[in-house]
Amino acid sequence: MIEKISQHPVFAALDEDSIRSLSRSTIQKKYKGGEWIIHHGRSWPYLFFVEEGVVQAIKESPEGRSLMVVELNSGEIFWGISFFIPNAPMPIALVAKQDTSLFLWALEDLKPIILKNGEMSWELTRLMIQKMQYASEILNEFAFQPTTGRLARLLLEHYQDAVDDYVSRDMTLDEMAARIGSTREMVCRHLYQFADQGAIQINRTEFKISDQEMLAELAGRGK
Amino acid sequence: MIEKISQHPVFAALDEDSIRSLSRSTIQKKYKGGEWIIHHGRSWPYLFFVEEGVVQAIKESPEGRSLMVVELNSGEIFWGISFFIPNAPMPIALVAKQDTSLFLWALEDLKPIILKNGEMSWELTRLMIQKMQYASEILNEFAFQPTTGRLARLLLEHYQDAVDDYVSRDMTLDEMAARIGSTREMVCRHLYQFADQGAIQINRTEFKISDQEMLAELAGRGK
DNA sequence: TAATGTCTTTGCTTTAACGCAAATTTCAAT
DNA sequence: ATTGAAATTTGCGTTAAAGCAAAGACATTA
Repeated sequence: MIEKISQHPVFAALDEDSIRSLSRSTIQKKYKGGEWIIHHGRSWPYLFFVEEGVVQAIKESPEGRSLMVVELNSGEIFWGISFFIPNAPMPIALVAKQDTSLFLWALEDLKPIILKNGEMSWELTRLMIQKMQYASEILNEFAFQPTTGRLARLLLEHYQDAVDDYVSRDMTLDEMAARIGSTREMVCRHLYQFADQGAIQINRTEFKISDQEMLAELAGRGK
Repeated sequence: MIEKISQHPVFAALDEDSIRSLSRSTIQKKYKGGEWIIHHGRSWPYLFFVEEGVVQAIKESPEGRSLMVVELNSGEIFWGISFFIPNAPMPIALVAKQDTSLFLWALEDLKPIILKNGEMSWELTRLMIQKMQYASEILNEFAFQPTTGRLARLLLEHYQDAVDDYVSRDMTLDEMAARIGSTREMVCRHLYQFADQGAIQINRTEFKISDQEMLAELAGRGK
């Protein structure tokens, strides 16, 4: 376990002593694919490391729409807000996308270690900044880019292997919609619109980026 | 100066030594109202404390639209991304809304102090979390709430004194539009629509919330 | 008091996005 | 091979938002 987590910059610079007490206080939890790790609105004072699997962070609207904000892969670190702010409710929900195993630490166990290790603390702050930058990008897209732009960007990001090569469509329309904050119908229409323009080729099950540049163009200015 | 900054939780728990070196490395800068502190896209490795005035953080689209994301009042702390991540470009711009005075610290001066003071580091992390929560709220609104909802919320927040009492309209339509990510025309229309529904009363120069509950309702589900 | 510029307001037009429902296809389980 | 559930695709109607342009209301300066 130590070998795994010490790969991460946040844990990299810990002294012997801290590592021991860290190990002692580690809680391992396993989740099945699709299982909720924590619902939104709850208090959840843990920091965690994804040992195996994928965790999705999801925002939910009262009316049942949902938006996938972050995907955490194995080796990544995340936290519940109330780890840092007592009793603060989660603004997002966490779901295991596949079978997933986490290492969890409770506030009271980890805080002394953080306070003692300046380097760890600094890296933790940097991690936040990175997540924040990411959040900032998402906001940018929502504020300034039409749905088409967000979709184009998603395709570029997620289907890098599909440049000039057919790959099977491994996201459902609903999943794509959840990532760009839209509906499956809209996604479908935009896809075929992209195809009409010649940026991509698509059928019911397969997909290929035929003109990466054009798609990037569509992503850039949503037009 | 020490008296001022030590009010802030981030600086509250510093030891004598650190305070001295902090003082030595403080850079004070003054800005006129409307002056740009830093443009977006630049690297700016400072952390700062608003001594006096107001700083606005603004996102800008290539096409010239802009969105006001945060307003920092005197006593608050903020930073350039490259303070934490070398050479990272600012995703937002900073502007002085009024005449403003800042205390700045450069990375190389402040980092040793942060590393040494676990408590400070922790509080800094908490500060990030708070800003992140705020960003998260904004994103929520953009993803799930129509313009009407965002506007209603803005009114409730900004015109708390206007409940059942006329106050003068101190934001232009453009300013409101920049806060909710819309246009002046839209804002104007929604305002008069709110007035028709009886939630507010409005004329060219004055404004009053006549039915706070209804406005909250409009903010809540944007309908 | 004229003139100029900044805001606000409103009418009209156009576009983007959404929702519902039906038709079609795929995939997995029996 | 059949069946049923889930996912995709398309048509069509509705609403929200944006853009353009013109008119009115103030405030400031000249």
